Amino acid sequence: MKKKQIAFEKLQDHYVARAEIIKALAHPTRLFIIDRLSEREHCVCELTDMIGADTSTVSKHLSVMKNAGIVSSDKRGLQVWYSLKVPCILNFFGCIEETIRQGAREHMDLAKSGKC
Amino acid sequence: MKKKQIAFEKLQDHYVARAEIIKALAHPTRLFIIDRLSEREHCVCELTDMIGADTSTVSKHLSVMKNAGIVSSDKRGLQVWYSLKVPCILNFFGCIEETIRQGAREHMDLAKSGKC
DNA sequence: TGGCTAATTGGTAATATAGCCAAGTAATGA
DNA sequence: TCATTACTTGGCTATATTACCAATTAGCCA
Repeated sequence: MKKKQIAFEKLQDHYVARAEIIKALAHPTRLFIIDRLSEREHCVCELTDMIGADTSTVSKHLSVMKNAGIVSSDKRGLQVWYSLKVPCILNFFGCIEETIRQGAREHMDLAKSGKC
Repeated sequence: MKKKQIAFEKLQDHYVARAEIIKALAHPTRLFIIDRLSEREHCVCELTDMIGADTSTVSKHLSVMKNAGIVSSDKRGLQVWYSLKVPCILNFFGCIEETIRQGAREHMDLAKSGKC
């Protein structure tokens, strides 16, 4: 078991790198932004209007995702246009949806069986 | 723009639900656990040995993932055996790896061009 | 140049997360 | 029944994240 622990330590860096990217996805507003960027690029002002938060808040969400390599930005005139750099992330959402549905189903089963 | 903001509010709950699941993935130790559970079920004691943290810490990581519907548990005798409930999550990791590689590549390009 | 708009950055307070230790629960078997 | 093992839960501190406001930067054009 000492051996296995060393195995974890060796892999640790890699899991940290993975977790960094996943953390950059783990916020409702950022998921909303990703969905919007999956359709077309948007400037910060458009996203800010849709979300209804402070510009600085939206800008910071975008910079978190940019640092993680999920989106890229392009300054054109006064505006900065963001686009989705890694569309394969969208495939993942299908799996998340499945997990949500599964959870809802089980919750209903529990309710039916009178356990909650 | 008011219209769009309302659209976000309506979807908000759904994005919160998605984010909950993704948050449950967003930790190096939990990613390690998912990889181990993708091979076979494990009891808490096995995972604790591999990870080298306190049992309570590992137990809490598992309960975060269980609440999110990612893993399921089965108590048999003294031990509790955990297994991966949503294997489709593994597909996602390919996309994360691609993002990591892409990031590394760009970093190298920057270094070559003398910009860092 | 000066004023305007779009976006980013710094500061700060509120909240959430992670880890360990200690205490509690549950199954087993002497 | 009592001790042991496996796990969970509560309590606590340290750290990270989020959101807003204020200040700053950058591009545009009169």
